Amino acid sequence: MSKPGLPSGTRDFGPETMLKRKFILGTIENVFRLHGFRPIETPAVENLATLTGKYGDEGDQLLFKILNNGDFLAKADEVHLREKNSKSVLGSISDRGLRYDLTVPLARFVVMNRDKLTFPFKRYQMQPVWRADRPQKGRYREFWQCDADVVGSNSTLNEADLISIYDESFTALGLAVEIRINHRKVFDAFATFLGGEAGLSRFMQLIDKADKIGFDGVARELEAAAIPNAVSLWQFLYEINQLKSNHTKLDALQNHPQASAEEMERAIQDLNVVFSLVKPQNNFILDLSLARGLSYYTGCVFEVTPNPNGLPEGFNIGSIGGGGRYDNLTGVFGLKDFSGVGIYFGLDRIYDIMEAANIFPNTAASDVRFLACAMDESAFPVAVEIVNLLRKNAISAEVYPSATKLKKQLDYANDRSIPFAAIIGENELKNKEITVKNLTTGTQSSIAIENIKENLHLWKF
RNA sequence: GCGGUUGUAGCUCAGUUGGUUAGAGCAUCGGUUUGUGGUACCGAGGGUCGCCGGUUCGAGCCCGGUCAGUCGCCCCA
Repeated sequence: MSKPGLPSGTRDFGPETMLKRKFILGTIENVFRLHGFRPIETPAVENLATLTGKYGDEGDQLLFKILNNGDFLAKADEVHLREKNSKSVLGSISDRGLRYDLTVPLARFVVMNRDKLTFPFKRYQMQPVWRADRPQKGRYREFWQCDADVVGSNSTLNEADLISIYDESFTALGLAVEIRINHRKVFDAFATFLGGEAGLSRFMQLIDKADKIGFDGVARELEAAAIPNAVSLWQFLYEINQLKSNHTKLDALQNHPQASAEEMERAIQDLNVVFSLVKPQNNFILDLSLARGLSYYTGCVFEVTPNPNGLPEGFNIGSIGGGGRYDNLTGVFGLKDFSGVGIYFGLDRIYDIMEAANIFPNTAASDVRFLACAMDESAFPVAVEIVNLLRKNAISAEVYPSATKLKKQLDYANDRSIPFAAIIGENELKNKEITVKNLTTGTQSSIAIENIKENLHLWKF
């Protein structure tokens, strides 16, 4: 017999952890619903053809592929197999893979169900995704994303609404964050100035690292990459980034002589709409160094990072959410002119941060409030009756299932963090009462069974 | 894909320049005469020292390989 283990990058979640994860999920879901988003779920397994080519070369590498069933080697492409070329033989031995995010499945879903959907289609989806990345702190091979997207509406009102969802969710969670926004067309406006598409995309890739390596680090890498005008543009954007207000930044942005007027105007117009419609409680910052890795964004892009105040020194696991607008969401599946805009929450990182900052409310990990301890089996009927009364009043309660030593029953209550224990034995039955012990303070008192109804408030949260 | 680092009991870790039968704390289970936990005391069980090979009279310790975890780089939630 071999010792059991888990594949690297995957985890079991015990009850205490799950209750906290459910607290996060429930909080976010509640906000999604308040904003009119409706749930969907899609399969963990997608056709490989649906997934490949959507995340770039690097993304394809990170896809978990599933071997075909049956005698897959017999059906494999013999030439590629003999060459031992994994990449080229893949097509003949694997038809399916695990989903990499929730956006591509959404695009597939919309294309396949376009006849049944009402547009704009507002959906949310909270499910695990898988990436064959090298695990490290804050990075897992199986993790959950919580997505909200609007498909089939060009209105910038949606961007504002999604920012509000971020703000309300993190406020409800008690986690202070910075919500940063930028617009893809700010960069597009400089495409020519940077010597075309190749220069532009390398430029975006490099300045996105600004929060990690700073102004000088980016400047050095831009110089090494030999992109025309890159350093001077970076300097321009960086200086605007230091300005205090978002509106001032927008004004300053219009002053660059080399920007394409049309695209810059569009970007500024969108951002102005968002800034005028939504006034978040969390920091909301126009960050011109924000580019985001995924290349399919075409309009606003968002990123959420935890406010470092309150976090342990040196605790840094990157962003906990992001998103943006993609004008051609469904194009790859043959449905043109469907614009989408969406955000996602990274559940696992939000959990890690809330745990590190110790900001889960006490109620998040609590479940049972009340344990009825029978000293003798003859006390079971009364114990069950009391517990049922509590449950009818929305207080979770249970009966310890055997009339063993009180020590053992209280040990159980203590281990489970159950705050109240009722002791029901010979004396209590005789006097038609129960003894209720507060396990936090250690005090206890007798309550007549007929008066329990009046005392329910004592045991609620 | 690249680099660093760590593998000893269920968990966290000790283990001397290589030397008899590998230890501790926590956890688990049992008991301390029958109704009071978190916070007393006594006791018990539990290890092929990740795996394979080498050096040596002798390896948990030294060397090589391998597997696994973990941290960082690329990239990302």
